[in-house]
Amino acid sequence: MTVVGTIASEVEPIPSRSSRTRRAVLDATAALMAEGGLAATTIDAIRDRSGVSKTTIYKHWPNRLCVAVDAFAERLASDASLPDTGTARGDFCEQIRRVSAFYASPVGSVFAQLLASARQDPVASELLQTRFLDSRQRGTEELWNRAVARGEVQKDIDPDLAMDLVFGPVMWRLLSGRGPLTEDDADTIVNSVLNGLRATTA
Amino acid sequence: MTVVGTIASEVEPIPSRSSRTRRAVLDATAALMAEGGLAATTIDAIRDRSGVSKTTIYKHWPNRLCVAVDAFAERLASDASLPDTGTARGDFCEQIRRVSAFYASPVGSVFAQLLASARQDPVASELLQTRFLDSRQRGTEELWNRAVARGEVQKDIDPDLAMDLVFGPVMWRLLSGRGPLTEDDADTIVNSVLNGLRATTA
DNA sequence: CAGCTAGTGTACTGTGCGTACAGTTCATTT
DNA sequence: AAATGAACTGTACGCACAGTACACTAGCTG
Repeated sequence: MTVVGTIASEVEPIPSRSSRTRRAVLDATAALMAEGGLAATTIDAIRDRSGVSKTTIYKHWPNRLCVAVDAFAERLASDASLPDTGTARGDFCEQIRRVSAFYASPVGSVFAQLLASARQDPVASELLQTRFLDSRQRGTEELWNRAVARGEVQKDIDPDLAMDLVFGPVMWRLLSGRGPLTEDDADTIVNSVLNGLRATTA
Repeated sequence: MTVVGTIASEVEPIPSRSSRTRRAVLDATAALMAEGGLAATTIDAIRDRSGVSKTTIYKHWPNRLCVAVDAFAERLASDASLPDTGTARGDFCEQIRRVSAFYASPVGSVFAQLLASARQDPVASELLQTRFLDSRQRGTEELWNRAVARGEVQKDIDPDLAMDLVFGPVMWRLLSGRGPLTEDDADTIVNSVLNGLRATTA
């Protein structure tokens, strides 16, 4: 038992030297992003905040953006729990509100910056896709699959496309800088999309 | 008649000194953005390409991003013509294809970069909104209003929201880096949204 | 304790934004 | 044609940040 021993450290495996610095960097990066956005999250700021030297940071990540994406995926985007209200309408209404609230928050605005910056960096882009977007996509598809299983919606619709129909309007609205949806708007979106994709067609 | 006299210059008003430099800068900026994206569009590159000195550029625009947004709105986003097929379905299908093609092109990818960068700059953000997004919004609302006039869709839906429903899925898909829609996807979107917002409800 | 791996600190290059300042060109007015 | 002011030029900055080089040190492991 070393000086840094805590209750947690006696239960979990002793963190290696590498993983401790890795954690310090991700913590600092997440904090900086939450406070001042991506622009404030410079490598020098991360160094000052984490106490980890620049050289070491660049031994763990190829560039600044990858540090940022990594920190975002691990620290700021943790809440992936799904609603389960019993109906597709209820699930989507709830989820759309969560999504809207998340992306309208300061942290969500960081996401927009990451998304755009990643366009210029294939490595960061890949990282954002696999570490964040994919899992979110899978989560919401779960909602869709439940609705299909209940017979609430057409089964022959591509789930990817269905999710774009539901969440696309929210995301586009947020990304284009027109603020979050009202609750009424959220309801209208879900109602009209489900109405359009309803299992019983005329 | 001066040395610079051309056929055009004898008909149109003689461009002032300021407007000539302004044009040179916007032309150069648009070309640079089209070729290498926003990252390649540095002030020094604009100076070299346009022949206008840095000092002068900063007398016309407050910062680099504003030059870029201005050039985008004036030079790269000119095509604002609307389809007119006679039906809402036809209009939206056609428009959604145009939008998808535009934003999937290199020039459209510049838009994504501008949109994200503008988040950090209120002046550029305002400029992008008023010079580009607003007019596009008004254009597509025209399509919606026609559909309302024809009795094809519910008249009590907020046109803003309706347009988010139609174009949100496309924009979100493009901005999140999952490539353009297939024609089938475009049709499915339009069909299901119109189906959901149809005038005759059950 | 020998040796390796991981981390440190400083100093450096390169790039790009935005500004200062002194001088020049152009258009207009008298 | 000379004067005047607005618009433009060129050079040289200061500053911030990305990313690298290099020589050095701490800490784990056998």
